[in-house]
Amino acid sequence: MARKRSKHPTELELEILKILWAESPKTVRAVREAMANEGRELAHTSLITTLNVMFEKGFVKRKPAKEGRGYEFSPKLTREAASKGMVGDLIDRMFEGSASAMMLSLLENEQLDSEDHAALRRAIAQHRKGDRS
Amino acid sequence: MARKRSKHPTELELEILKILWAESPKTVRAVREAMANEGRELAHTSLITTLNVMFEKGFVKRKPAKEGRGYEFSPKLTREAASKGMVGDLIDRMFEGSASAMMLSLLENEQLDSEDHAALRRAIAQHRKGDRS
DNA sequence: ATACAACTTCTATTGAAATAGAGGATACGC
DNA sequence: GCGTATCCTCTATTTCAATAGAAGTTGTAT
Repeated sequence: MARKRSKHPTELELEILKILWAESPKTVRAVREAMANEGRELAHTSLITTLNVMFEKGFVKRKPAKEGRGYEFSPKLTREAASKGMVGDLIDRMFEGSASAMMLSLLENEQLDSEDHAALRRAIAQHRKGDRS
Repeated sequence: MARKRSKHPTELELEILKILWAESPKTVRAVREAMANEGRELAHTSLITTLNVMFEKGFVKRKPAKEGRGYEFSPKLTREAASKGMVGDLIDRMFEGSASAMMLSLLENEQLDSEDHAALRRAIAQHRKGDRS
């Protein structure tokens, strides 16, 4: 058995999604230009191939451009859904499904300044209000 | 250009590492049995192939078994380093390098009960003590 | 109507990941 | 000392990811 297609966006797919999340719909050319502006140069055909794969996977939508030929692409997967999926997957794989274990690890390992800490405490307080356990 | 070997353990590699983190050193056979106990059956040769790849990547160490033939494998990558690497990578890819953005997203999206919240608040308080910003 | 530019589809290449078989090496029992 | 069971190395297969060229299609200007 070889490996199956990831349910989550791959590296390149994520870069493309970020472009589309920032602004959409976009034609292939516009996506390509936006990527070039960020130093990521890719042949036109490579981008199309990837966008088509993403279309098959349901990560993007496409519709004929009103202006001229070709397609316009928009994200179908939202940023929230993508991050939820990817983070959730990592929690399952690395932390046996425990989100709080991951958060504790984050606290240990990442550099958070006191502003981050304050924001987190506010967010926790916020969430405790809606907590009925 | 095809894609390069991931710096982080793949799915299968991570499963193997988990076995070794739980107890090591272990012979191939012992690893295989431990995996079978968790419902993950893999041919002996497949496991060896994978362990060798992991050896090349520096994820595991190996030394000749004192008892009989063959090798004994131990993790070289620690659980902490692996999780830090994988989480850090996801933070970079998905949250533009902001650990606090990921934590806020976790708070939004994952089910944390009030015990988790309490543990988190304690951990944050703990960290603020060592914070000099 | 037709050429041209632009856009797409099809096909191909390279390497990684997952998986496993064939065959060579080797320790152990007797 | 020799066969047998065991273990490793090498090789192979399949699918996916990343990348891009060749060739076909189609809209637009003139």
